[in-house]
Amino acid sequence: MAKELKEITPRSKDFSQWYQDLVIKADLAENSAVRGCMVIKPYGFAIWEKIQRQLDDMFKETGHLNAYFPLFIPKSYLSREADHVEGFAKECAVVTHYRLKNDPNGSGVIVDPEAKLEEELVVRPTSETIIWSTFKNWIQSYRDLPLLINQWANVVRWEMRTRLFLRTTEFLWQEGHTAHATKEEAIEETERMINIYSEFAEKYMAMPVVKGFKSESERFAGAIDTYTIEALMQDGKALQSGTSHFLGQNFAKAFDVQFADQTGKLEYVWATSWGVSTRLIGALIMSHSDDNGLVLPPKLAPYQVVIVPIYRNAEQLQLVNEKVAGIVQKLKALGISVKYDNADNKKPGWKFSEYELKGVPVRLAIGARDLENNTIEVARRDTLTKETLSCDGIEDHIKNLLDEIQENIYKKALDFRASQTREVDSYDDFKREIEKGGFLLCHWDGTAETEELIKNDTKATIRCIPLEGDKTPGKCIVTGKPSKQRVIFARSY
RNA sequence: CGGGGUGUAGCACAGUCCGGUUAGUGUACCUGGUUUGGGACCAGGGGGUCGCGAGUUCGAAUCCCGCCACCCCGACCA
Repeated sequence: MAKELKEITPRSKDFSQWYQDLVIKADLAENSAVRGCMVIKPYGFAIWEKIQRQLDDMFKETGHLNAYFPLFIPKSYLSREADHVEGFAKECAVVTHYRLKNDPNGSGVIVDPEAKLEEELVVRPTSETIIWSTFKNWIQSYRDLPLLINQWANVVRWEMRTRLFLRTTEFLWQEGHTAHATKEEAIEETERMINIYSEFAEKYMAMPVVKGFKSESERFAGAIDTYTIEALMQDGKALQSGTSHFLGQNFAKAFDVQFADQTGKLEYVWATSWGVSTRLIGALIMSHSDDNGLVLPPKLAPYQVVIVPIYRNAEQLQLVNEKVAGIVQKLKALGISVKYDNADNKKPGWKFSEYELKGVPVRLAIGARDLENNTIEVARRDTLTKETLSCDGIEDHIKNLLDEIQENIYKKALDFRASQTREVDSYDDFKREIEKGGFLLCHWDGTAETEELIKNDTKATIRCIPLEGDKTPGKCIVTGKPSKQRVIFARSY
């Protein structure tokens, strides 16, 4: 069962146990009674809200509007786009009835066989089909384009195997769906959104990612091209953290969405879709955390600073309260979120451990000794170091410290990735190196057959064909056929 | 869906092989007191259809049969 966090290290074989343990102990989420679903607890949800708010701002800055579409999709919609149905058919929850009744043979309720739906409803695994059937009514002319819509929603995918945050039956996400007059404009949009994801991952989550194309076999069902951001977790496995799809005219044709151009000629629109999910919370946890618990980047921490008072009696607490009130006010004036935990029912030592486990970036402790000297103890989560500083100008120091922590954990993750990324030029080396985890940069002949062979031999897949970096051609490590550039192989979640 | 494992107090577990007092331990919870600069201590207290169903037996957490749920490892995937 769940071992103590300290017994397992993040990079050990028991990573999966460590991860699950951390999620539960840090009060982020727990397994629900419903198969493969999770309950996101308030602290975990607060992180999600920070993610949502930031992404939403970035979407709005680029002209996207939020809307909402139905949870249920008529079964026939899914079959309109051939690749799409093939990709999702195996994991759909289906509603077949709309009423229950008392079991005539005993206690409890049964599904009323009389209440069978004429057409079954699928609980959305993604919303392309219902949205495109709606877009058909919204688009007539080039003046209606581009149509830039985003929705924050839940989706359901009946996966065989689930894991908290990384792959749950139901998950929360945002899905953007856009329609454009030209192919060029749609591709530009697809790239704009993968760039936003990448910027968000690196600047806010402090998680370095590689931008690239998915190979044909890893591509989204129904897409012409899938762009992805790939991150490396501390156990050496890759995690697909966000995708942006260029859908061509596939959905426009399947749902008959045409517009009249400037000359009055009817054309099919060009589409994109893109999404990130609560999986990002899993990515955050697995990128930075250590054996003492979560390590949250200041930009996404529900509170950036926690203050713990140390006192022996009510009078002392009163004095500390007064001192802290001034500090809290100054910190808030600088836009720093602070929690002052002067709850009398927990000891300071308990609070220290608790906030460490929860990943609060900066902890301040203040007691009678500090009041005399006008000092305060400042502890940082990323390095687990602490120092005693003067209260004068402490707010500026903390503001800088938060920036420093944000930068430091990004750099740590970047260094780790660099140490786990290497070029491999023979298949024998590949088989040996893949066991150690990390990203392997290899030449590949571009065929699905070779990719499949490697996957069957080693469980490694092509995470992406990087957009940036070295583009030197070479020879495929398996077949020796020509390769345009190195691609990233890794084992993944 | 295949292989393995586990279901006993809010949580983590012992007890099951070899049936027999009132089902136990840690932790959490409640009361009182002493504590409070890294998960405090003492004393007292509450909390259980032993996963569900059927059977064997004078007697079942324990044995037999059936079912269910969850976890881990695969196949599948954001």
